[in-house]
Amino acid sequence: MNTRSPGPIACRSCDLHDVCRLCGLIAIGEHRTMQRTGALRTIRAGARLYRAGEPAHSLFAVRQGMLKTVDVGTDGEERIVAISTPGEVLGTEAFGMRVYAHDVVALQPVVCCELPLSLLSDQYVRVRELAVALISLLSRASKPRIALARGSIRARVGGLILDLARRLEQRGLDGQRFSLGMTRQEIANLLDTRIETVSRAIQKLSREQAIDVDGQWVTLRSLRPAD
Amino acid sequence: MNTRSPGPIACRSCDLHDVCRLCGLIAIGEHRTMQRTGALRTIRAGARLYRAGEPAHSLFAVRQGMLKTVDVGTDGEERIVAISTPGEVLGTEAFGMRVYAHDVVALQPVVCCELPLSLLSDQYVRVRELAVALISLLSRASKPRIALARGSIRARVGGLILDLARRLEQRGLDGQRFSLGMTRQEIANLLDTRIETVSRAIQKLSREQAIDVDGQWVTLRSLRPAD
DNA sequence: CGAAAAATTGATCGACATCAATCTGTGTGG
DNA sequence: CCACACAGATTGATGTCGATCAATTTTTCG
Repeated sequence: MNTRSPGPIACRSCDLHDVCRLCGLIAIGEHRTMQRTGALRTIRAGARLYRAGEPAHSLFAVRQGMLKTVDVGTDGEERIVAISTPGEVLGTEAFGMRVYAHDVVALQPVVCCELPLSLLSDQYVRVRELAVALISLLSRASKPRIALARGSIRARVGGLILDLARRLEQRGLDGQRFSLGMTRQEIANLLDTRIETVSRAIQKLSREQAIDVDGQWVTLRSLRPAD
Repeated sequence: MNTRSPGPIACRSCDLHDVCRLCGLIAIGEHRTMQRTGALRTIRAGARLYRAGEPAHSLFAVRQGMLKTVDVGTDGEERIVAISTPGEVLGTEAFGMRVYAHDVVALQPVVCCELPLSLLSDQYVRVRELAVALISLLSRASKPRIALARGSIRARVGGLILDLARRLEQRGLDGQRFSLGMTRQEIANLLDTRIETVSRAIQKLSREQAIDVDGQWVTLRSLRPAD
């Protein structure tokens, strides 16, 4: 099975693009493609990008692959709070908290850009436009995410697939055919249900021709919102 | 029944405090209480503070009372996404989006402070400390909220009550005895369940001495997290 | 190939949804 | 003040979707 992770994406379709550019991390020429000078970081599948409570030192932008944001309760049980796709930014809570709020783990081989908070903080007090860009970024990140763990299981699984499709498409990736990037167990955790239930729901969508399924790979057929 | 809404709170325990102060909207004297010069706004129960898609012109800080943030789906059905308590800020998505992302409706008589975006934008590019405060505010707002609509109904209702108690206490209000401020129907909507189920869950907690209940009024007894 | 992890499938059970009736409190007009 | 209407809340009976338990099958990977 093809296990390639989605991406890499172009800098111009990244949420951190303006901030990076104004930090001088990428230079854009009219007649040539962009040039990166920022710090790239690669993470293997299953490895942790950062940990809840750990002193925050950087923002991260996902260039390739997907990650899960995990909330570990007082009792040690893990709940997947969100999935990050290429072009999205992780660690935005760092400015206010000084520590990361969650564990973030790569679902696949991931490549991301690391933007040190010290660099940002130094520059945004001098570069007016950078402050504007940073405020815009954080403002957009403060919008509550779509609640996937609501309604019937059918609605949750369908909603997750459509949400991923929309987000991938937004970044110029293939939103018609893509890998969920998660085990059934992880999907079940994210959607607050059980692995067997996820399996059956996906089979059902497949039987109804709403999607085609091959392991973690999904092809959209007739799946529509509010199905 | 006593239907007073929680608050008012002191400016110093408001999330917007630093931002307001640096905007010159409040002046703090050593030997006297703070003095407000910002714009207050009162909203009667059931009235809308703002609407999804409407051009955003202000941030709001809740001084007294509670509000619900409502997501209206494409099919017109309403889902309550969050509850705001005194001291919290609404409209933080406005910097990035230029329009509000949700409907926000007062659950009770509400008093809030209105902070025009134009004033903020004018000043943060000149006042370095204001940009810092604003970035800190938005950063904290970007942390995902606790998912209340997960787990058993018992866990959801208990989680909601404990969450409200914690947030009220954080602002110097009474977290031991307070009004839920919502009808059973609104609680059901927020927790993704049905009104009868909410009613039964609350009765059960009451019978088990975890809480005392009188209509919307709740007194905490032995209710603990992860119950 | 063989072992371990992931996924599927089936049978049964239970928590919550649904439908329906009743109760409680609150405001209104006679 | 009382009768009434209405919304909110509770209570009961029954149905159903998803949880749980258990057994295989499929995939992954050393």
